[in-house]
This record gives sequence, structure tokens and C-alpha cells, in this order.
Amino acid sequence: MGEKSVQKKQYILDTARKVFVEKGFKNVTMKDIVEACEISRGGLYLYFDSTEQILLEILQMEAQETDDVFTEHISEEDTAADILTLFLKEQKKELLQKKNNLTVAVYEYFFAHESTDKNNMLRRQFDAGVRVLEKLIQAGIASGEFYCEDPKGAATNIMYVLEGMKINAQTFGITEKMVDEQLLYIMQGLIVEFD
Amino acid sequence: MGEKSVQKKQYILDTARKVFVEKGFKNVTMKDIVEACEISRGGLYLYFDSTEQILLEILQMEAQETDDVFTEHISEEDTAADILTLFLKEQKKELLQKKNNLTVAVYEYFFAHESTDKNNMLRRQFDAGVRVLEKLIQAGIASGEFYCEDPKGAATNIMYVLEGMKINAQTFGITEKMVDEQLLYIMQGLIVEFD
Amino acid sequence: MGEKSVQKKQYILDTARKVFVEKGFKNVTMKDIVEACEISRGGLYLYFDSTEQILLEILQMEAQETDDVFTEHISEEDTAADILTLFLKEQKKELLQKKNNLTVAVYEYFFAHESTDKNNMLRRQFDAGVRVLEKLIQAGIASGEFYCEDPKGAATNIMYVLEGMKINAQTFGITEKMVDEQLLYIMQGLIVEFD
Amino acid sequence: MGEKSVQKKQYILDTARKVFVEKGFKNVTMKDIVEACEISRGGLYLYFDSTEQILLEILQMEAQETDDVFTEHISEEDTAADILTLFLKEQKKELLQKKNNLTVAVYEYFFAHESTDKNNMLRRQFDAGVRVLEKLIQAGIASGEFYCEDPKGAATNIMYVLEGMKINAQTFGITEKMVDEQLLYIMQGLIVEFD
DNA sequence: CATGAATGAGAGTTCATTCAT
DNA sequence: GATGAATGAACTCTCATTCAT
Repeated sequence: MGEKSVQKKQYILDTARKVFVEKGFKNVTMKDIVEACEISRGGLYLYFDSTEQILLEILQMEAQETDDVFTEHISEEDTAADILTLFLKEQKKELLQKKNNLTVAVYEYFFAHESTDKNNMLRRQFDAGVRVLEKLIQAGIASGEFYCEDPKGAATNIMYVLEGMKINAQTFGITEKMVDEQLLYIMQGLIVEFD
Repeated sequence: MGEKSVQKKQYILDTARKVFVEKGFKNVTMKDIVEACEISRGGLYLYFDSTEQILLEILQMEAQETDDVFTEHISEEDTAADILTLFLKEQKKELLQKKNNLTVAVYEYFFAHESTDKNNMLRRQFDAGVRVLEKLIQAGIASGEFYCEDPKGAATNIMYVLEGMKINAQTFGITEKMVDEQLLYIMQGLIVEFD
Repeated sequence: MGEKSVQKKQYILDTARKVFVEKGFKNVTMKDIVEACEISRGGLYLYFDSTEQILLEILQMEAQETDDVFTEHISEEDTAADILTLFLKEQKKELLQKKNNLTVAVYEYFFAHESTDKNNMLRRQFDAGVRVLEKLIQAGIASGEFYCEDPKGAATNIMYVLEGMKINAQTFGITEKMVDEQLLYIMQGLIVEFD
Repeated sequence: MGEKSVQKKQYILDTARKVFVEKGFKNVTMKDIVEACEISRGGLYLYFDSTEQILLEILQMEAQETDDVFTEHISEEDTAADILTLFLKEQKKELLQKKNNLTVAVYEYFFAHESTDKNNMLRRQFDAGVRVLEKLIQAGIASGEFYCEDPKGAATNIMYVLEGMKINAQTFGITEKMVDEQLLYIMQGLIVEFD
């Protein structure tokens, strides 16, 4: 391919992202992306061979950015409870935002590609989430903020709940109230003397 | 449509179910179903207009059957903890069975049809699950088996976790050990003096 | 495929034959054939998957017919020299007829498919030709019409010459005079006391 | 075109030749040649407008070189039979060498271009071959080596046979034994008291 | 001279859907 | 009711050719 214009490639990725957000993965054709980008048919093939490849590159970008956001916040904040709250608030925001949301595209893609890169993406993110939460809970225990007999179990529980909420949000919708109630339930299970 | 042969319609639904299990929803074409059923193209259209309609009718059948199974077990069993354990065991079995599993087809369908029948199906099942679990937990509290300050929160938590596990099972796989650990975590949170 | 309409299949083969005669093999697209047949794009795919398959089926038809013509004439005629003359006359006619001629298509096809069915078609025809000619020459020798020390060599020589003429006819044209001269040369080499 | 770099043009011709040898004529695209040459798309168009033009220029080169080889040998050798044998040996070598062989490309090209330059190339080579052979045979007759009542017919016969063998070699393969047998047959027809 | 990104026409192929039998 | 041939829209992908740099 050569490098072509990095800018144009980025432009295609950004534009295609919107298409995936709007239509999921399986409904998106190369033609859709060509039209959204207002480039020629052949032009798109200069940069990408398939919708699959495009989505994967978008996800790589996202992963990068997410990591950055993560670390920023963690380093800036104070108590474990604060960080956890912030983390959950972030997740809540993502959950509830209908638009700008690749969830459906990602699930559709990974439904159809269980065997290949699966481990590399969704699982890694899930596992990373568990690890972060576990450390956070342990830190909270150490500082006397949290009480928890099974930090890893609690961390995994939170990740499953978030996953479950995410899928519900996309299939039958979820209200802010429902999310808040469940997040409150989780925090109550952790925090000592929570009222 | 007239009445046509109820048997043939049922035959088509049963056969199409296997196709959806194997290929999800979006990958299934009317042609696929025609071929699986070994009937004529026109013949299928006599009974159904689209893959969508076929899947919905399959899901209606399923819902019926699931309800039956539910109530059977509940009426037969004894303590709340036993029933809950049984319920979770059932869910675990479903989670881990790769085959005979419509999960992917259902999610794919509802991703693409948020607005329409969503409330009627997935949400109803989710809400029904929460209600059953809540009652179970309250019964357990009454009998002294369980301790829980927020039965509804706990019930909802369990349903989200199951949902999260289900999706993970389909996207990057999940092991029996992982399921067991999380179910254990949940039971420990409920049962008084659990060891 | 089922059998569909045998008539329509035959119609497609007949129509496609004209296209191959006109344009050779590599220049013919499925679209060309669709248009020549005045059927729908999908309609053609109901019967054939590729131009290759179509050409091969045409050639099978031809082979059949050619065999028939061959045997007819041989059984009807008298002396070896007469039969040989008739055979060569037939070949000459084919050589010179620009139209209704699949030669180019056949060569183009077999240039691109050396390994596969080659033996089954061109070689078989060539070998069959050699065999027929050899027997003819031997019969001529027995009857005192011909003189030849190496009937097989002579037969092979004739077939190579015909092949060479055929290719020349298609690449830079050949005149009737040129063909006649060479056929005369061949007959003179065989016939005793030829003037 | 201006003069550009003669070296680069020659480089392109040499590289393109390999491509034609490998893929024939109709399968070769400008893209193929660009990639084989590792030059830019636009760069190729600076020198050539089409694959057709490239092949023609390659053939012009070849023609030149072939002539040279021809005359060399003829001038160096002694008896007519020796020269003829040498000539046939040379042809045999070409026939049997699968690689480094433009035959298919040339035929494919001239199949598609009957009307244009045909006379200028293939026919000229064929006619030249006939003329050389005829003179050779006449020389052989004069020296008492050969016996032949129709030198031109014999010369033409040989050229047709070579042409026929060439095409067979490319379509269904030909063995060295088959070539030897036919060449032997030809020599036996010419040489006086050949055993 | 040379590059290579960009365009757009066109070929292959698949299916939902219809309709005469 | 049932069949399956037929249609045509829609998609994927590839190249010849151009043109700004």
C-alpha cells in the first residue's frame, strides 16, 4: 500500500466510525463507507480491504485512547472510593450514550469471529478491567475505605454487571435510574458504613 | 395466509432454529432456510415473509417452553437456597452449551430492532428473572437462610451478571471455572455463615 | 441445480457458442453471454457458473457431433484414397471457414488450462485423428493404392500439418491455394504413381 | 515520447518479457508489469501505452536476435543435411523448453489482432522459414544428399509441422520422443538411402 | 522525468421476491 | 397449496488511465 496519506486514512477511519456507530457491523458495506467518505470505490480499497479490517483498526485506535484516559485519571485522584466512583461514572456515561457508541458493531463483529483475534481485544479489555478494579479494591481495603473478603470476585462481578448493562442498553434500553441503582448496590457492598 | 399445514409450519420453525443456532441471525438468508428445509423457495414464502418473522416465531415458542420449565422446578423444590442454586445451575448449563444456543441470533436480531418488539421479549424475560430472584431472596431472608439488605438490588445484580457472562461466552468464551467462581461469589454474598 | 429447462440450457449453449466464435475465450464475460441470450444476470448463473464451464459443455457437444459425422462418412465410402481425400476436404473446409469456428476460443482456453482436462479433449482428438489416418493409410497400402514405409509417421505428419494450418489460419490467415498445395504435397507422398 | 532513458525502456521490455512468458498475453495487465518492474504506474505510461505495444516491441527485439542466430549458423556449417539437422535441433529445443517461451503470449496476441500487424510478424517469420528450408533442400538435392520432387512443398510441410508441434506443446504437452519421431520421419523423406 | 493517489467503469456473484404452472 | 425458474438490485473487487506534485 505504501503509506499514502496518513491524514486520509485517519479521515476514513473517523468517517467509517460514524457509519459503524449508526449501523452496527454486519449492515455496513464498503459502499456505505465509500459514500460516507465521499471518495471513489477504488479509493477506499487503496487503504482497506474489508469492513472487517476497518473496524479492527478503529478498535485499535479506541483501545489506545481508552488506556490514556484510564491512566490519567488514576494518577490524578485520591482515595480508592473516589477513583472507583469515577470509573463507574465513566462507564455509566458510555452505557447511556446511545450515539457515538460502537458497542453493537463490536459485538456483531466478535459474534462472527470467535476464534481469531477475540482474545486480543474484548478479553484483554475485560481482563484489564478486572485487574484495575481488583487493585483498586485492595487499595481501598488497605486504607480502610472498603471491606471485602474476595476482591477478585468483587472486581469480576462489577465487570460482568457492566457487560450485562451494556448489552441490555443496546437491546432493550436502560434508564439512568436503573444504572444508578445497580451502581449504588455495588458500592454499598464494598463501602464500610455506607449510608 | 389461511391455515395451511400447521405441521409444515412447525417443521420449518424447528429446522430454521438449527440454522439460526449455527449461523446467528444476520448471516441467515431465506435461501439458507429453504435449503435446510428442503422445500421450495416459493413454499417458504407461503408461511413466512422474512427471516425476521421466522426468528420471532421461534422465540415465541421458546418463551412458552421456558416458562413451563421454570414453574415446574420452583414448585417441586424446598429451601430458597436450593431453588436459587438450581436456578443458577440451569443458567450455567445454558451459558456453557455452545450448541443449541440461540443467544447470538437473538442479540443480533435485537441489535437491529431496538425500537420494535424489544420490550416484548428480552426485557420481559429479564424483568421476569429479576422478579423471580427477588422473591426467592426474600423467601430466603424470611427463612433465615439469606441475609440481604437490598433484595431487589441483589436480584438485579445476578441478572446483569448472567447477562454479562452470556455475552462473554459468545464473544471470547468463558470457562466453567470462571462461571463457578462468580456464582460462588454471589452465593457467599447472600448466605449467612457460608463456608 | 436440478435440471431446469433442458431447452433453455441448450439455447444458452447455442447462443454462447456464437459469442465464443466471435470473441474467443478470454474476451468473453458472463455479461456478454447474458446479453447475447437476452436473459437476466441471475438467470445465467442458474445454469452455469463460469464462461469456462460453458465452453467445456459446448466442446462436449461438438465432440459428440464430430464423432457422428466421422463414422458416417467412413462407413459410406469406398477406397482408402477416397476416404482420405474426403477427410482432408472436410478439414480444409473447417480451416477456411472464418466464421462458426471455435478454434481461437479452444486454443485460448487450453493455453490457460494446460494441467487439467487437457488430456481429455485436445489430445484425445489429436490421437484419434492419428489413429484414423494410420488405419486409412494401412488400408491403402494393403489395397495397393498407397505406398508408405511409416504409416504412423505419415499419419502424425498429417495431423501436425493440419494443426499448423489451423493455427496459421487464425493468426495470419491462410488461402485456399496454400491449403490445396500442401494437401496435394501430402497425397503425392502417399499415392503410387500420382500425377 | 522524447528520448527518455533508453536503458530504462530496455529494462522494462526485459522485465515485461518475463511476465508475458509466465502469464501469456491476455492475463497480463499494466499493473502486472508495473509491479514486476517496480516502477510507478505513471512511469510505465511514459514509455508505453498498453500491454499490446509492449509485447510488439518485445517481438521486434526477438525477431532481430533470431535473424542473427540464423545467419550465423548457416554461414558456419557445411552440408545441407547438417544444416537442416541443426535447424531442426534448434526448433526442437525451443519446442520443448516450457520456460522462457513467448509462444502462448504471441498466439494470444495474434488471435486478438488478426487484421493489424499480423502480416508483419508471424507470417514474415513463417515465410522466411519456408524460404530458408527450400533453399536448403535445393542445395541438398544439388549436392546429392537429398531427393525431393517438390522442395517448396517439403519446406512448407516442415514449417506446418513445426507450427503444429509448437501449439500442441502449449496445449497438451509434447514429449521429446514424439518430436524426435516426427523429425526422423521428415528426414527419412528427404535423405537418399537413409537408414 | 517520475511518482503514486485517485477515479470510475465494469466484471463477478448472490439473493429476496415474484409468478406461471 | 407447492414448485422452482426467472428477474434485477446490490455488493465486492480490480484495473486502465489521469493528474497534481
